[in-house]
Amino acid sequence: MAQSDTVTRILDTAEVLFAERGFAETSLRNITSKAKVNLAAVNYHFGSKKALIQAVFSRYLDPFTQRFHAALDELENRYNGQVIPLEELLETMARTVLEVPAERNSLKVFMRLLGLAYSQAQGHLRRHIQSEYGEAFTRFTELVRQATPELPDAERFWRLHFMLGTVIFTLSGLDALRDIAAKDYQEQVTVKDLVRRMRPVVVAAMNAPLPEPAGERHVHAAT
Amino acid sequence: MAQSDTVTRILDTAEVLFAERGFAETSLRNITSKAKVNLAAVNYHFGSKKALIQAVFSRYLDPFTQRFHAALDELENRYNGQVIPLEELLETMARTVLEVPAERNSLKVFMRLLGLAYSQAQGHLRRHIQSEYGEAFTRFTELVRQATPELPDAERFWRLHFMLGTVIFTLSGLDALRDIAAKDYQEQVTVKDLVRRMRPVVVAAMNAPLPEPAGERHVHAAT
Amino acid sequence: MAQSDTVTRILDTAEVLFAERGFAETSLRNITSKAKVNLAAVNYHFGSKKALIQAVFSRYLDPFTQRFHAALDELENRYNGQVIPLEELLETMARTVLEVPAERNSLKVFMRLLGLAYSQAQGHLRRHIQSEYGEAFTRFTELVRQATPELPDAERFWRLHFMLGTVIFTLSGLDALRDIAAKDYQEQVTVKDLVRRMRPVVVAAMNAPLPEPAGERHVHAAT
Amino acid sequence: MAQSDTVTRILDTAEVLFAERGFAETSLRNITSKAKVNLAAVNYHFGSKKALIQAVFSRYLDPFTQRFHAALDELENRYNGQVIPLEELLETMARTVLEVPAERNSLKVFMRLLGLAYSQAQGHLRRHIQSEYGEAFTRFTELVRQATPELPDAERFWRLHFMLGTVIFTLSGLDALRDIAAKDYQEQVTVKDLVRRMRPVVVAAMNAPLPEPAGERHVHAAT
DNA sequence: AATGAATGAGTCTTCATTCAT
DNA sequence: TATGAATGAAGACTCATTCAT
Repeated sequence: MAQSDTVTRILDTAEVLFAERGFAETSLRNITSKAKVNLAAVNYHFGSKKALIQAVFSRYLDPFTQRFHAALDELENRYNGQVIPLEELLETMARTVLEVPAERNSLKVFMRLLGLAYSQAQGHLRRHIQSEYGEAFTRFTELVRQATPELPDAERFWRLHFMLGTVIFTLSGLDALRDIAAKDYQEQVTVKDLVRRMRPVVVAAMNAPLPEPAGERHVHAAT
Repeated sequence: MAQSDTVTRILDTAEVLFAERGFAETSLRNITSKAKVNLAAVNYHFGSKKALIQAVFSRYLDPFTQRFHAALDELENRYNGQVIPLEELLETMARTVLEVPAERNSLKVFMRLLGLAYSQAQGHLRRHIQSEYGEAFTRFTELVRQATPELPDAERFWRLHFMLGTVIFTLSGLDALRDIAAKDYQEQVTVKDLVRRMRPVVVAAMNAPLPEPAGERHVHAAT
Repeated sequence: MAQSDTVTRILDTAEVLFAERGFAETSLRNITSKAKVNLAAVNYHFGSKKALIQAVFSRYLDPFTQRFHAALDELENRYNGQVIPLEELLETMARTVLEVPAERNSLKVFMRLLGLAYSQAQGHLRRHIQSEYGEAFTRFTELVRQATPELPDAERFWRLHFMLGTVIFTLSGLDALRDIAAKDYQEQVTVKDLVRRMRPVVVAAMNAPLPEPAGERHVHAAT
Repeated sequence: MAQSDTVTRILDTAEVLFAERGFAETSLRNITSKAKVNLAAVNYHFGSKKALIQAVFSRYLDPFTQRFHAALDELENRYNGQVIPLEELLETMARTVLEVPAERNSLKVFMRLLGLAYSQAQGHLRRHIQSEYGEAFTRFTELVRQATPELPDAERFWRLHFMLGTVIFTLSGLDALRDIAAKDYQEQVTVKDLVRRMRPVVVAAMNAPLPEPAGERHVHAAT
C-alpha cells in the first residue's frame, strides 16, 4: 500500500462516517474496518481520534480560507474601493463554501463541526476554529459592515449569527430534514438547492427593519 | 427517599448533562453518580438510555404542546375564521416557547436538546418527537400556510426550518455567543432581547421574495 | 387476586420457561412478567430462585412418588413374595410416568426438567431430588435387582441410567426429533408410540450380556 | 506472550469450565481470570461468547468428522463391499469419539453441546451441527442400515436416537452420575469404562425384537 | 399479605490506545 | 514503517434480592 494512501483512505472514510453518525457514534473500528486499514493506523498516523477529527476538519478548512481570501481579493479588486453590495458578499461566501468539497460529505461534516464548536460548553474547539479562520471571518464581517451602514454593529453581529444558525442547522442536520421533506414533498433536495433557497431569505433577513427598542413591545400590536 | 424523587433527580441531571455534552458523550454512570442515585435506577425507572432521552424530552414537550394548542385555540377564537397574520402566529409560538421552560429556567437546555435531536444520529429521537408533537407542528404549519398563501409548500417548509435553525442555534449556543458579543459590544443580552431582535428578522425571512428557479442562477445577477 | 393464585401462576409459568430455556437462562423477571405477578412475589412466596426450582419439581415428584409406591404395593401384593419380572417393573414405571403429568399434559416439560437436573450444574437440585424421591428409586432398584439377579450391582446401576438417558433424551427433545423424523418418514409419532417402541429396546438393553472385563477389549474381536 | 497462546489458553479454560458448570453459568470473567488473560481477549479473538462456544465445539468436531470419515473408509476397504457388522460400526464410532479429545474435558463439553442442540427450543444450534457433521452421520446411518436389514427404517431411526440419548445423557451428565455411583459403589468410573459397559447394551438394544404393532399392547401380557 | 422502589454485584461487549515485533 | 495482539477502562444493561410501606 502506498505511503499516504492509508492516510487518505482514513480521512475519506472518517469524513463520511462522521457526517453520517456524528463523532462520538463513530468508532475508530468503524473507520478502519470500512477503510480496510489496520486498526492501529489511526493512532499511528494521527495520534488520536481528536487529532483525526481536526485533520478531517483542516482538510476542508485550509483550502476554504485560502480560496475565500482570494475571492474577497477579487471582489475588492473588481469594486475598486466602492462598497461591495451585500448580495455579492453573501454570494461569494456561498460559492466558496460549496466549491471546496470536491468530496460531497465534507460540507456536512464541516457544518456539524461548526455547530459543535458553538454549542459545546468547552470552548477549546471554538478557539481552535477562531484562530484558524477567525481572520477570514473578521475580514468578511468588515465588508458586510460597509455594505450595511445603517445597521447598528450589535444588530449586524446578531443577524449574521442568526443566519449562521440557519445555515449550520440546515446543512448539519441535512439528513434529518431531508427525511422529513422527502416524506411530505417527494422532493430530493440537494445542497445547491438549499443554498439557492437560502439566498433571498438571508438577504431579506439582513435587511429587515430594526426591531422596536427594548421595553416597547406590544404583543398584539399587529392588529 | 421520597417516592419519585429518584425519577426527578435523574431527569434533572440527565437534562443538564445531555445539554452540556450531547447524548453519546453522557454515560449513565455520569448521570447516576452526579444525581447520587443507583446506577441501575435509570434502567429500573426508564428501561433504557434511549427511553431516558425521550423522557427528558417529553417533560418539555408535553406541557409545551398542551399550552401551544391552547394558545392557538385562543388565537383562532379571536380571529374567528379570519386569517391570522404571520406576526401573531410567530409571536404566539415565541411566547409559548418562552413560557414553558421559564418555569425551569432552562430554555437553553431545551434548545440544545432540540438541536441535538436534529443533528445527532438518534433517529429514534426524531421519530419520537415527530409522533409526540408533530400534530401541534402540523397545526401551526397549516395556520402559517393560510397566512402566507403565496408561498409554495416546499418553500414554506424550508423557511420554517431555516428559522428554526436561527432560533435553536442562537438560543442553544447562547453562552458562546454572549461571550463573543460581550467582548465586542459591552452588551449583556437577555433571552428576551434576542427574541425582540429575532422578530423582524424572522418575519422578513418568511416574506422574502421567492428564489430564482433552479438552474437559472447567475452568479452576478444581483448587480 | 386469590391467595395462592399467585403461587400457582408462578409455578405454571416457571415450569414452561425452565423447560424452554433452562434454569440460568430464565430470569425471575421473565417469570413474573409473563405470569403477570409482582417481581418480588417469587422471593416472597418461595424465598429464592433455587427454592422455586425445587418447588417446580416437587409439584411433579410428590404425586409421582405417591402413585409409584402405590403401584409397587399393588405389584408386590399380586406377586405375593415371588420375583416380579423385569417387564412388569418397567411397565409399571412407564405407566406411572405417563399418568402423572398426563393431568397437566406436560410430560415433555417434566422430562426436560429431569434432564436439566442431571446435566446442569445445579448440584442443589440433584440433592433435593435424591432426598425427595431417592427412596422410591431405591425401592424400584431393589426390585429390579431381584428381577435381574445375574447382573452385578454396578452394572445394573449404569444400565438403569443408560435407559434413563434414552427416555429423558427422547421425550425431552421430542419436538426436535419429531421434526427430523417427520421429514424423513412422514410419520407423526405420539408419546405412546415412542413408549411402545422403547419397551423391547429397554428390556433387551437390561438383559444384554455382560461386558468384557476392563482391559481385555480387542477392537476387532468381532471378526 | 506467544502468538496464539492466548487463544489456546482461552479455549482450554473455557472447555473445562463449560463442562463443569454449563454455558450460562460460566462467565467470560470466570474464563479469562482463570486463564490469566485479559477480559477483552475473548471478544477480541472470538467476537462473542456464542462464537467462543462454537469454537470450543469446532475444535472437537472438526478433527472428529475427519477421523470418522477416515475410519469408515478403512472399514469399507477392509470389508470390501461386504456388509460391515453392527458391532464394528459401533466400535468404530466409539473409538473415534474417544480418540479425538487428547484434552479430556472436551468429550463432556461435546456431549453437553449435543444435548443442548437437541433439547433447546431454538433450533439454530441444531442446524449448525447438522450442517457441520450431518454428512458424517448420514454416512454412518446408511452403513447401519445395511448392517440391520431386518429393521424398518423408522425403527432404526428411533433406536439410533434412543442410543444417542443413552450416550449423551450419560457422558454429559457424567459428573452427576459419577457422584451418585461413587457413593454407592466405591468405584471411580472412567469414560472408557462407561463405553465398555455401553457396548453390549447398545448392540442388544439395536437388535431387540420389534415392538408389538400399535394398538395391541396388553399391559399384563408378560404373565 | 403483598408490592413498588431500590440496590450492589454481575453480565457481555466496545472503546481508544499501546506495545512488541 | 506498519501491524496483529493485547489491554484497562468504560459502556449499557440485567440479575436476584432486600426493604419500607
